[in-house]
Amino acid sequence: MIEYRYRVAGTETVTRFAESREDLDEFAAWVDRVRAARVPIGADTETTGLDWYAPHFRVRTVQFGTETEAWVIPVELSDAHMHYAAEALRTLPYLVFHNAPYDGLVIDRCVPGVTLESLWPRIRDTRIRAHLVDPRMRHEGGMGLGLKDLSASLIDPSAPDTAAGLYAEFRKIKKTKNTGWAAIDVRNPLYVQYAGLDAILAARLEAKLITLLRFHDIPSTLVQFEHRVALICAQMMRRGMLLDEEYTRNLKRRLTAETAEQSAIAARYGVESVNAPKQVVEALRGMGEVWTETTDTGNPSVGKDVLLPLADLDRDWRRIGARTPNPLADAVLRAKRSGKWESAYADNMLKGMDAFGRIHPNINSLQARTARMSITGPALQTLPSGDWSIRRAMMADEGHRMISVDYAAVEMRVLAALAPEPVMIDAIANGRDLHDYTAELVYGKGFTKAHRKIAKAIGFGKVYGGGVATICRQTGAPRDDVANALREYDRIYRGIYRYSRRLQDRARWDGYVVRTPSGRRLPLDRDRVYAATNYVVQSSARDVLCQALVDLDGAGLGEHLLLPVHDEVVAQAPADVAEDVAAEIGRVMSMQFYGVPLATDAETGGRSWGSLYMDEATRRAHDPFYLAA
DNA sequence: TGAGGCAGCCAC
DNA sequence: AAACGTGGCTGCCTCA
Repeated sequence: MIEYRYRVAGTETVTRFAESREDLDEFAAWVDRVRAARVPIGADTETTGLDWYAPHFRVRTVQFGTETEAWVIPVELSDAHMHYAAEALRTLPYLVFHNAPYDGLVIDRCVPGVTLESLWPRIRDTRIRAHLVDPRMRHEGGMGLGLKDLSASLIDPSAPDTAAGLYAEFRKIKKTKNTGWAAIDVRNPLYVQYAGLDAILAARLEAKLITLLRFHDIPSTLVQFEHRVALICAQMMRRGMLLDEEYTRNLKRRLTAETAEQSAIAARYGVESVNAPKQVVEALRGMGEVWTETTDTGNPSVGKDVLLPLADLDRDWRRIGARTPNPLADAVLRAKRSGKWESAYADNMLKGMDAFGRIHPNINSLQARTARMSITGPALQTLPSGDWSIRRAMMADEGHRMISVDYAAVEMRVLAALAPEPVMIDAIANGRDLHDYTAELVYGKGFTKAHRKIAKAIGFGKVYGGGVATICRQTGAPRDDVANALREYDRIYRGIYRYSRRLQDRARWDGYVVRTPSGRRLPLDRDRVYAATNYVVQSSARDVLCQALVDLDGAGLGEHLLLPVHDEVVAQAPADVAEDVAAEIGRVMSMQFYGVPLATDAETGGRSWGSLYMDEATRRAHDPFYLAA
């Protein structure tokens, strides 16, 4: 048996590489011992890449470890090796993974007889626990959320970055950080040692984090809730979403052509790369254009805010008619947009396809400082919504229709409930449109569209922490008008004003941390205490959506779920029952939050996600379900 | 080659 | 007194 010894935080550890039949039997005996002792066992997998859904993806090793000893099982070597690892995964009662959804999906796909669902009741996730202790990255003053950062923060500052440490090893065999994982010899000493170390670190983190959770008084119900949410999200990842491959290839071609065409126009004005701000600035200046906007570092800005007016276009890219459009500004805008849509959306969708034409974006159920979720690879929560062409690429399954259910003004309602703000709560209870209602209270019954716009901007400002200047910039209204309206707003909605003040005052006395009703602690930056309201509101709205996911799953609707998008659930159902399922999802999601009703809007589209963003005529021309009907 | 900052833009 | 929040992703550019 090959053994590697290594010191972690001053104590000796040993990592064993189980290759022979005798090694494996010794491993099985070890599993029996630790199972009986019911100690937490850190676990991890090494794989050929991160794309667990890809056709040629393989798991290479499975590792298990206590705080001092680890076993690396090279499951790629034989069915017997796989069998021993599977047996351990099937029977150990207390497994600790760092980012369990990933390893859970790897095991679900690659280890015979072990499913995500069978594993989950016995899994604890150190990433979840760490986020609940402190959600901040290292550079924000937190412990970080990765295994490396957490180990450095909580266990041993000199613990190696095991992934980074292997890159040099990869280079020796002429591979890169991406291709090395599949190519490196499974017996490579550094590879084995680091594989074992990750399991040991996970086991040690578990112990540290349990103490910290208790120290910070984080409710165990919240910890369990997050594990449940993570499973539901992992199940959505496993299900994935069907891609209309032919449509997407055509879309990509269209975008490539558009990018080339517009770039060629830009090149005629001396701009070789439309993505190089310096070139664009120089060329526009040469054409006699003058503007004052600058970036944070003081350089001239050539973002949309500058280019659209120069091209005589409004925010919806419609002609204003105020000036002669600058052809370079127009070309740069179009080339950048099509280029970005091509690479970030169309390309990434095609690249992420599995053998069945589905894509499996990574849903991080616990991501932002506020615990908001994110979706990556591709970033499906950022697909353009003003233009349906990108979302059209994503499809419900054969014979299914797409469903979207979202909450109505959830952040405003959460804020009203938490404050509590009786005037606003009353308006919500009476089914009033909140921005109309506010405009009416501020400006009287005869309020104009411009008045409503200001009222709406102030509402967002309250949720985001924006002030007079921001609201002026957004609405184009005069400073005095906005300042007056803000004062009125604070007078009318006294509860919100007081709540915001109270949160900030308390945070200053309480270590610059605010708590959400769910018991989550949200650290504040000392120079941005005003963000307290936004943090609590955003985080609570996130908790509402996650509660909805749990409720939907509990109501037997889990199989329909495709994606969570902040205040919205995207789902699918067989065409003949789709409307009913949508209504049922809406009913389950509707809930009371501190006595305030959170209402939902349920929509049923056609086959494509994009159909939910089309009008009737467009649906009939561009969505397969309506085309067939 | 890779990392990281910057600028820009997509969403809620 | 005033303070716009949370993410992902791409391309350019500089630096090691």
